Amino acid sequence: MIAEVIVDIAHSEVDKVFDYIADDDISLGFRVEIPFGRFKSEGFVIGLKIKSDIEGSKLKKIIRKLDDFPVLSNEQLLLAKYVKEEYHVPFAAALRQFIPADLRGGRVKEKIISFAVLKNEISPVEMVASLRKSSTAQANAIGYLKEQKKEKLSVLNEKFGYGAIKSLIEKGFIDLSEEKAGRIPYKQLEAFSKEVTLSEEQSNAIDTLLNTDKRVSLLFGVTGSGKTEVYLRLIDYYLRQGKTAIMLVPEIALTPQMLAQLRARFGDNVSILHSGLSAGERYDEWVRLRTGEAKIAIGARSAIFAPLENVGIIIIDEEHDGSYVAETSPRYKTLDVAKKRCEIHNCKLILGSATPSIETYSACLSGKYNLARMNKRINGKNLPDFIVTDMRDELRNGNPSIFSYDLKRELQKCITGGNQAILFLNRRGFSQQVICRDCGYVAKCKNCDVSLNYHKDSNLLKCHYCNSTYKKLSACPECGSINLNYKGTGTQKIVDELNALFPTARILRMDNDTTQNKEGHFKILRSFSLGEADILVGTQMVAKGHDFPSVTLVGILDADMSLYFPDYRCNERTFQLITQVAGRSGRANKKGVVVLQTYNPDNAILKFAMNYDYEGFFKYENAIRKSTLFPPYSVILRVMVESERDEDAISGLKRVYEKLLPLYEKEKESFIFFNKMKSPVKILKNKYRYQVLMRLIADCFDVKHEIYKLALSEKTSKVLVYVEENPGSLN
DNA sequence: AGCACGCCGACT
DNA sequence: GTCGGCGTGCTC
Repeated sequence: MIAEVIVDIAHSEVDKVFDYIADDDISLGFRVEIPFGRFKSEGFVIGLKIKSDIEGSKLKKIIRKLDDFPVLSNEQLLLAKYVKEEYHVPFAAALRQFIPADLRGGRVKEKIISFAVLKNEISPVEMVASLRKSSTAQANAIGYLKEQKKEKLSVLNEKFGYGAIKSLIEKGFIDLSEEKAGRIPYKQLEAFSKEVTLSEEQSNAIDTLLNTDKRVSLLFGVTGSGKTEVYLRLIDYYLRQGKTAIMLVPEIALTPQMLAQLRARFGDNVSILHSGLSAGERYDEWVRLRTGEAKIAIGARSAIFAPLENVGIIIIDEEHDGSYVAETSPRYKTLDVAKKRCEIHNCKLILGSATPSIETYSACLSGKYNLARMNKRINGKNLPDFIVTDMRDELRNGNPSIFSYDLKRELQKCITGGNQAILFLNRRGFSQQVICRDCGYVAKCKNCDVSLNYHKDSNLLKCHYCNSTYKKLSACPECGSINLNYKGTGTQKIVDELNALFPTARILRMDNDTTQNKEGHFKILRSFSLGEADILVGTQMVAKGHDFPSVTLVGILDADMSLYFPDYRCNERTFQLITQVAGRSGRANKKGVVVLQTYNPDNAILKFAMNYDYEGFFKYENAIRKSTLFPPYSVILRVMVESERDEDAISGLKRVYEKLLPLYEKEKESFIFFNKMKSPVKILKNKYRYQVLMRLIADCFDVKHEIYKLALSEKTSKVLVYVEENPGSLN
C-alpha cells in the first residue's frame, strides 16, 4: 500500500505530499517516522492509495508508526485541510494544531508508575523468617506492604531505602506492576455544584437552542443571567445521546469555579485543555479525549481542535472576545473553524455573550443565526446602577487624585460593610512614560519603537511589546538632568494609592505581571473568592466571567481609555468592557453599584453601556459601520512585511505592493482602500515593519485568496510576509 | 531541517 | 586560474 505523507519539519516550508510504501497496519491519521532525504523525519499519513505516480525506485518505506493509535480522525483531517486552505499555511502547520506540541519529537509520553505488591505464594511470616536478623528495613517493608497491599515503588524506596527494596525484589518477594499515571490537572479542586433549578428564561432558552434547524445560535443573556447553567444542560443533553461536546471560553474565564462546576456535573468526562498545563498534563488530557475516555473538551481557543469524534455540540462562550482570533500563524478565526467543524460533524454551534459582536448580532437580525435571549439576572436583582463621575469636575473641585469622591465614598462603604470591590484599569505597570523635564527625552525600548513603562514592584523599566527590561534611570541619558517625570497611571500605582487611602484594606492585583507563574490566575481568583482580600485591582482580565458573590462595587477608573484607539472596533470594545466589568457587581443577593470615572460623560457609547442598552448601542454602531464601510460591511486585509534590516523590509514591501497592484487595477470595484505604508509601530522586537493595508467589500472571496497567494509568494528567508484579516490590533 | 548544486569575489 | 561565500532547490 502507498501512504500519502505530510512531512513535519519545524520551521520548514516543505508543503508537499510525499508517497511512501506502507505496511497494512498503517491507516489514515497515523503519525509515522519516515526516511526523508538523507535523514529521518516525522510525518502525518493523510491519504492511502494502491498505486503511486512516483517512479518505483524512488519510493521509500515508512520506518514505523510513532503512536499506537491514529492521532487524527477523518473529520480532523478535513478540518485541517480547511485551515490550510483558508489561512494559506503549510499542511503540516495546520495538522500540528491537532496534537499536543510536545508529542512531536517524542518529548512526552505516558507516565508509567511502578507499583509493588507482596508475592502471593509466600506468606509474609515466612518472608520475614528467611531474612537475616539485621535486615530490619526489609522486615519493616514487608510489614508495611502487608498492611498497604500495594504501594508505589518510589514511595517504598524512599521509606525503606533503595538497597532494602532492591534486595526484596531480587529475592522475588515483591511483584512489580506498571500503571499509567493519569496526570489530571487541578486535582485539588473540590467539586462544587450550585443550585440547579432553572429559571423560566433558562428553560425557554434551552428549548429555543435545541429546537432549531439553524446550525448557529446565539445565546444572548445579560451578565448573571445563568448562561453557564444553560451550557451545562445542553452538554448533558448531547452526552445522553452518546455524543461529545466542545466548550470554548476565553483563557481567563477558565476559573476554578467554572471547572469545579463542570467536574461536579460531569466528573471524569471533562477534559481541560489550556496553556497553563504542563506538557504531561496536556498530553494525558488529550489522550483521554482521543481514546473516548473523556467526552467533553473545555478550553481556550485551541480546544476547537480537540480530538473528539461524534461531536454533538460546540459552545463558544463570550463569543465577542478578542482572544478567539489567533495572533500567530495559523491566524485562524475560532468562530470560522468552529462553523466548519460543525458542518463536518453535522452538529450545533452555540455562541454565548452578554455583549455580542456586531457581526454576530447582525447575523441574528438577518435570520442567519438562531437567537435565544435571557434578559434577567437569576438572582432576580436588577443590574447594578451606575454612578458617573466627571473627572474634569473632580479636578475643578480640588481633587487631583485618581479616585473620585464618589469612588472613595463607595469604597469605604463597601469595605466597612464587609463586601468586596473590583477596580478596573486597563493599563499595567506603575507609570506609562519616563520623560526628562529639562530636555524632553522619553525612555524608549532598544528593540521596539515604543516608550518604556515603569514597574515599581521590580523597580525596572519594561517594554510591553517585547518584555525586555532596563534599569531604572537615575538621570537623563541625554542631558544628565535628574528631573525625571513618571507619567500616567497603571495598576501598580492604583494599589499604592489604595494602600495610602485604606491602610487596613487587603488588596490583590491581577494583571499580566502577577499571573505569570503556573496557575497564576487561579491563585489570585481563588484567594479573592475565599475572601482573603477586600479589593481586587486589575486589567481587563478582571472583567471576564468571574462570579464573586460578595462583590458589590466595581470601579472603572478610566472609562475613556479604550475609546480613542485608531481601530474600527474601539467603540465596540469599550461597550463590551464596561458592560462585562459592571456585570461583576451585585451577582448574589446584595445589590451592586458601579462607579464610572470619565472625562466624557456625554459620550454616546458610555451612555449606552450605563443604561445597559445593547440595542441602542448596536443600532448606533451598526449605522456607523454601514456608512463608513467597515466590517461586517467590508473585510480589512493587512499584509505585513517584516525584516531585521530596514532596506530589506522596504524592498520587500515594494515587491509585495507591485505584485498586488495589477490585481487592484483589475478588481478595483472590490477594493475600498489600497495603500502601502510603514506600520504604526515601525520597529517591533528588532524587526522593521511595513504593511499594505486594504479594505475589500464583503464576500469577495476570490480576491481575498488571490491577495494571500500573491503576497505570500514574496516571502523570503530574510523578509517575513504574512496576511491578517480584520486584525485585532493595528500595531 | 539538512544537504547538494551553482554562480560571483579574494587568495596561493 | 581555484577556494568558498550562501542563495536556491530538493527530499517520495
